[in-house]
Amino acid sequence: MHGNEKDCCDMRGMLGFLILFLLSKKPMHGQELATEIAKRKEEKKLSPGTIYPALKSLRDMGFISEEKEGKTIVYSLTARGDNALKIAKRKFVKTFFGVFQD
Amino acid sequence: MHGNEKDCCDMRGMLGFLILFLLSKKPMHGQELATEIAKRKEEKKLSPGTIYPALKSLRDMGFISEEKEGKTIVYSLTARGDNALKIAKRKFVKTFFGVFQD
DNA sequence: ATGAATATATTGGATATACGATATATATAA
DNA sequence: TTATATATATCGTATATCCAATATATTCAT
Repeated sequence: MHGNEKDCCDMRGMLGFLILFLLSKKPMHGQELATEIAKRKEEKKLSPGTIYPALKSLRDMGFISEEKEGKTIVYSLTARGDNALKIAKRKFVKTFFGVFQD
Repeated sequence: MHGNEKDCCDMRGMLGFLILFLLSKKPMHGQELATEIAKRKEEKKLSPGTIYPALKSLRDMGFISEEKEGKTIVYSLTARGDNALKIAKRKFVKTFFGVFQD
């Protein structure tokens, strides 16, 4: 914990979840994801050292698949990934129940 | 990341946020918090080595205050803590916008 | 007063997220 | 073809969350 009001939570450990969620909306490539996440978190764009290892990890677990498209690699959720997201989402919603009211 | 579907996210870094949120609903003591969080996460109760350092950290930042009540110490949000929660909540909601639909 | 149960607290360590720096590859422009 | 820009990838490291084990304190029952 850092001691500054903005970051009483740094969302460590939520990156994989967030990526799965975003890919469930729309297949994207790495930089697109980094940009979208930065916008949501109102922070500067995720560095390559953050986004690519995260993608690699999700790929190794079979949660996402990649398809080369010219210069970029487009990632999509696999069936396994979709299932993992569903489970994680249920848990997430239950854990933070009430945070979204008022 | 662990490789198991339940834990594509481990919510590291969200503990402080969750504690602030729960205390904003109702002042509680340490064990009460540990129990409530376990129930929400559907996991076993947080160990003392998790909950007390987290409380100490929030206290050091001036986000919570304590009041001894018999055997227990009841924690409440301070004005500073309430403000920190408000800011963190805004960011949290924006980051995870859409996760709660459908 | 003694013992059991519960709450609080600290310490050491495993874990893995995330970043900065750096390297490589591909595509488009000139 | 050469240069530039962009995307992907890896490595080393700082960070700090979280847990297990352990210690201390307080209350309540007997």
